[in-house]
Amino acid sequence: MSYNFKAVEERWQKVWDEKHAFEAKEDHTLPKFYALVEFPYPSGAGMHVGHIKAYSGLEVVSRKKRMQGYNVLFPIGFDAFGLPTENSAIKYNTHPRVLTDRNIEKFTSQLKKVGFSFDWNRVIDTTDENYYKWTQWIFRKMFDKGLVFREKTLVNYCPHCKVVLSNEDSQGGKCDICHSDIIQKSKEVWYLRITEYADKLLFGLDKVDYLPNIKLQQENWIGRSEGAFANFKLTNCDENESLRIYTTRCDTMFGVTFMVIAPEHPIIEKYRDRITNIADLDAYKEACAKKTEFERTQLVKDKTGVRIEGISAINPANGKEIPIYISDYVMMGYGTGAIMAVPAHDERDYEFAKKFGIDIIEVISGGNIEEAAYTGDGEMVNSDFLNGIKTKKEAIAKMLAYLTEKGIGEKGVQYKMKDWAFNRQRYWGEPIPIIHCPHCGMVGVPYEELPLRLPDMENFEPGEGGESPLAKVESFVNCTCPKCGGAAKRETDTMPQWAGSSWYFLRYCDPNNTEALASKEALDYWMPVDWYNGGMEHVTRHMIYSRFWHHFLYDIGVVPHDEPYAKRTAQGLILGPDGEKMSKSKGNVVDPNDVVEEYGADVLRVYILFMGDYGAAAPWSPSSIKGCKRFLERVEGLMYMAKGNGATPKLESAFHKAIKKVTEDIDTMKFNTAIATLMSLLNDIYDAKTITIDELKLFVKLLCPFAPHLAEELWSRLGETELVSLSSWPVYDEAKTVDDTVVIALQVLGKTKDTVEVPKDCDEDTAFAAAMTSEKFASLVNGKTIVKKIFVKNKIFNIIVK
RNA sequence: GCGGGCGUGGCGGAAUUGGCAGACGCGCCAGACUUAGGAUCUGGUGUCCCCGACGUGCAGGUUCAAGUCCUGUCGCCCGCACCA
Repeated sequence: MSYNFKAVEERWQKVWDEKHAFEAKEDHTLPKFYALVEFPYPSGAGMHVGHIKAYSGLEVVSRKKRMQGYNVLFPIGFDAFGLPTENSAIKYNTHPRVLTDRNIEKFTSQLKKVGFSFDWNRVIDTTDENYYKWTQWIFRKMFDKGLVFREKTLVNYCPHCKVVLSNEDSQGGKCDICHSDIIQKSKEVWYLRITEYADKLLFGLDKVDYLPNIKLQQENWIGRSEGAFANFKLTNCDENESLRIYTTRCDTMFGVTFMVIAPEHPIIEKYRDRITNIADLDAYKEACAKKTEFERTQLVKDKTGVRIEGISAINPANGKEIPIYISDYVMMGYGTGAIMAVPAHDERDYEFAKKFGIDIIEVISGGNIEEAAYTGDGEMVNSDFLNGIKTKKEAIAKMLAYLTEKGIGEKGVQYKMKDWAFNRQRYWGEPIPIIHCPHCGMVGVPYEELPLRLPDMENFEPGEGGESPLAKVESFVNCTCPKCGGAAKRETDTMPQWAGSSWYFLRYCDPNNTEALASKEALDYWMPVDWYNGGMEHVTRHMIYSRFWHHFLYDIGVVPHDEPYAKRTAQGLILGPDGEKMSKSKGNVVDPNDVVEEYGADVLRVYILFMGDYGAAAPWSPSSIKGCKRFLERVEGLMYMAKGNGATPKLESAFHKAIKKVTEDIDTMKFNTAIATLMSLLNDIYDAKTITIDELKLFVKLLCPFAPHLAEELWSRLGETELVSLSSWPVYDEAKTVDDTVVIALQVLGKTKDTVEVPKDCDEDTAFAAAMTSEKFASLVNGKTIVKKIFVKNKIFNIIVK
């Protein structure tokens, strides 16, 4: 083997660096292509093979687009604020700045060793004050527009990390960072009013090209539902007091036989003295508060609750008095925290009514309410003016009109999505640029004072009460109010991890701008992102958040489009050799650096893309990677075979077919079959035992996006002085991708018996004549009655005989 | 429970969207070259009762023709989870 991949790869990486080969051009007249990958969190552990897969997809697309003449922006950066770094800072008593710089350096060197064609001139770091200045600037703009508020609520709190977590960061009752159980804690926290953008985020999905499952996940996350609000009058309460509910099924209102409110519903406190069993309610409430998220989800089947004695409600549809219960199957956080219960037509209400012996009144016929709730469609019964209506849609419309006319309800929309809890009580994050003034209230830090820098400190331990370490820095906390000039205190919370990544793709367009987050010209030219690829785990959080920020920036005229990402795809996981998800505890982690050391970056890249469907999970195979190594070595071997110019007749059509297939497969992310095509073409060349220098150059170009180091090496050995990475992508001649003859299958009664070569596009008679030259086929047909002949051009000839 | 996806050789995976199932690679078998082979090259490799038949989780159906479409069923994976 004369191919020293280590020396070759180092050499070309150096040349790319020196020539600034992959930097995006400032010429805005060129057609542009903006490819975005999710920038990494620079952890101390270094890169994972998952990172390589995540970047390799658009790396190949970008390299091909560049060769096709596009001005490509393929940037990289570091999302470097966050808890793991801060926790190591505490553990090793080293400043997070030092650790972050060290980790970024490590990641940079690893990324360069893989040969990614990133634009190294536009690297961003979210912890750089020139970057987070603009994160703070966007926050301030949101504050000005009333999208920022503070509220005391029960929050998800991680006792281990000592931080408040958003709903998104505490799914399943576990902390997203340390996986310990989260608890509910009452605290005043910052919120961003993302719910105000719920409809824009939902309807914006209509105009973007995301994979269907990505769109669906976002739709479910936003969780829009259309229904009605209605007010139920209360007895033994103040005049006009009513309980407001939200329902999607106002058509069933005549079937309401009780109401249920969340245990925390404020009406209980308001009428404490009129409720005769307040002690029972308090006891139930306390029991609910003690339940962990886990217990609540496990006890789904078993409904519990307590009837409120002393006050009751009036069903506005029929004037009947109905009981009110408290139960934890109704959540304070959705709708109004109160529901009208229709046991005949709702499974949960049915279960509750059965347990508490409450009346069940059928209002939609078609089911058997003796046995179960009926949730299907049917004719309305027992419903006064709705009787006889046969569709849900019509009944809802009529009831809505009634509620509106009587002034007891109206149409309404609800979302599952909650406002975004936007804070952390930790050091290593963007300081929230707000000042608390005893006279003026909350005042934004003046724009000209941004960035509001993180103060230097030595001890980053969070306070026991969950307050930020910044609270200990008096010089940071004490300040003057920008409005009245009086003594004031600075906010000490920092922003959550998601802040910096909510707009980073804008900064890449113009990373050094000191006057704006990016210039208008740069944004006009580069945005929107043409293709964004990343992990499925980010499609509901990072993507929803960043789309929200981008819609906001559009509304205030900072960016030229509402949707930031024109297209979004996702790569699948790389599993360990055992087929399990890679994890340190299972000991099945593959370190990309080891692979680069043993096989080189080209082999690593080719193997990762060859493993299988890019969007699907696939296990790492230590032996399969050898096939990719052999492939590249055999490609190198072509150097000793190539001679002459022009096209080899035997190979010409194979080359044109391969150019077509590889070009198309890259655009549709079918990298595995693109590589398989190159392998097949290579086999054809070895079978032919000949290849011209022109053809080898063509092969090298096709290989370049996948194995760029080897491609550059061969290109230069073939006498070229420019980079193949910056050469032109081959084009194929459609006419040369088709052969003059085709092999068709000969079938009798639908079973393939033989094949025969016929002229391309020949007619049925010609094909039949050719078919009869097959002895096997002819013997099965002769002497039989031909019932039917089925001929599909260039595909099959099928004959039905008796 | 609801939503989405997937079941194809010993393994990873292909299949122009209804038209020769198993491309490409791994592994395996045989041979060559070798002092040696976890290197390289050549040939073979779905299964079986091997001139034939059977084969894409299972059972049916539509069709000249089904991995692909329809009905039912089993298994696995991923989201959301009492959303009113």
